[in-house]
Amino acid sequence: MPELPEVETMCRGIRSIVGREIESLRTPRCRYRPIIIQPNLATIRRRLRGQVVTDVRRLGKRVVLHAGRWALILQPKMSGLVLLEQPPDLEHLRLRIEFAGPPACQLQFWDRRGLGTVELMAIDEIERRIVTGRLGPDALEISKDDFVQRLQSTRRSIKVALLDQKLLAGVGNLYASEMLHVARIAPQISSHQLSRRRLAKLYDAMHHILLAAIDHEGSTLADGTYRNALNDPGGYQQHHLVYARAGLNCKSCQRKEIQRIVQAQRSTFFCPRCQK
DNA sequence: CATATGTCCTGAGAGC
DNA sequence: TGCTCTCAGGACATAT
Repeated sequence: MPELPEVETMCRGIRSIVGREIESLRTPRCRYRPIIIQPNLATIRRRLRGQVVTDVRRLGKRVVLHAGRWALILQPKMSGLVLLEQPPDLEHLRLRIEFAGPPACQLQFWDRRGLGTVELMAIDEIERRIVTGRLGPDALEISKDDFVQRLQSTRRSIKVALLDQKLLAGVGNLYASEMLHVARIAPQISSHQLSRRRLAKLYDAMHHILLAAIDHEGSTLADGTYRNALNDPGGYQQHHLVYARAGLNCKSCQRKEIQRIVQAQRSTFFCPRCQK
């Protein structure tokens, strides 16, 4: 479930590897099917060994490490973590990168469900291979005008539109429900029907929520999976107003129960009284 | 072209 | 207790 705030927290948490030299890359023994690593481990090793990490940045929901002319792109998808500390267990550890000391230091990609991916490409290929046709403007960088225009360009429901990464990059299932609640917009409304005024309110809610979630280092749900780079849970789940609160009283109006509906095979949570 | 659906994967929890 | 079933959802491939 890592979305923009969780991936941003991962990136900030591993900034200390900038300036470090990559010594080795390993895929530890793992009892499950290997995750997708492109082009292949031997090639990645050959290209990265001895290179110094020059930048760590977020690209939508991906973590991007720069080293020499190369970019190593980690995509956590549902359950991936990027850790400097020991992972929760070794059997789901997918990749370990060791940096030359002193002091010794390692970065680990741990992924319980194994849907995550690791990909190496030249930095100047990122635009063509990842961004073009796949990623819209970042949710924290897009202008209000562009946000309004893009959301009014589709007839899908506003909730489903918010999840489309080529419309807007970074928002996922959890924060989409939260921002619609704060903006008091019903998730089923067709995106193109929303007025500029209401979408402007959604834009403000989006910024407010994403920044607050980053401040709290993301959301760790009941399954406890998400952790920051030091293996500590996030804290923003305590501020959720609707997500995973079906049947509980709405924190905003105190008068209606939060409802759960399914849109595009994803759960959506909302208050039928606050969001019309 | 836009939009909808199926698929990948493992672990947790429900129900019997 | 141990089995089967369902669900969680990011992003891509394929279908409509």
